[in-house]
Amino acid sequence: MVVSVDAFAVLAEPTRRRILERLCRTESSVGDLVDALGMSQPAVSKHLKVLREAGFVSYRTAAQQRIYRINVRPLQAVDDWLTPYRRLWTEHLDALERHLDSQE
Amino acid sequence: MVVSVDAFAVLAEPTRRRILERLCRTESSVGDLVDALGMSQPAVSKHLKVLREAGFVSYRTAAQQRIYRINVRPLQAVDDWLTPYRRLWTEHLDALERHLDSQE
DNA sequence: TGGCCATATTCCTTGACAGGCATATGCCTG
DNA sequence: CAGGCATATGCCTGTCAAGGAATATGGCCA
Repeated sequence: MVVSVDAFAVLAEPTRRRILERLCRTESSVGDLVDALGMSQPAVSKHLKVLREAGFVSYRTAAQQRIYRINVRPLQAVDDWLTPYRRLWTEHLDALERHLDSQE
Repeated sequence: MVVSVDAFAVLAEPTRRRILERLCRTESSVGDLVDALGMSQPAVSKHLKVLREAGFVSYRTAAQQRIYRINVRPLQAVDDWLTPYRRLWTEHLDALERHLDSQE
């Protein structure tokens, strides 16, 4: 799993996010995704390759099919990236709560 | 504030993330950012424009300077986007905890 | 093994975007 | 109001990624 690929660049592609949204709910073969996305099979395979190399998905083989599933690691990385920013709104919220408390 | 611009596409650019990381800690003028990033002033201004139009930053005017500050809304949107995925690891964690509990 | 099915890869074209340089705009001060 | 400082915009070029069509790979079954 190549980790050097930038998670945000991978997520910048709407189609790839749609793939993740689907795989979040259920595993899917490539054909399933092609049907769900209404896109050509090569296009889907190429997006899956990008997702794979960034660690977002992996697959198991079932006969001639490849069943793709989602991986959490890169998504956790995004979650971690948000950490320093979250205080921006939680602190604002705290300040607001204090303000409201002082009003009653 | 144009909200149609895709937050992930904006964050896909490493330089823009660096700008946000800095603005998370402190407001900065364009000149401050140019110094901090070691990049040409036009390049920085262009990134700021993208960030502005996506709602990530706004500015106030101080004499000839524009003091940029971070906005939380688009970051909250990313945080929200993660919501359905977070259960993937929290549930795994819960399952692990249950397993460990059953072992003792 | 030959042919078929599911998926991957290659080639090609097109469009978007980043950065540098030059230049325009806007605002302040003497 | 002239000159200068801070920032924005336009133009140009190189890079890169997405999608389509054609084709290659690899596993399954008769």
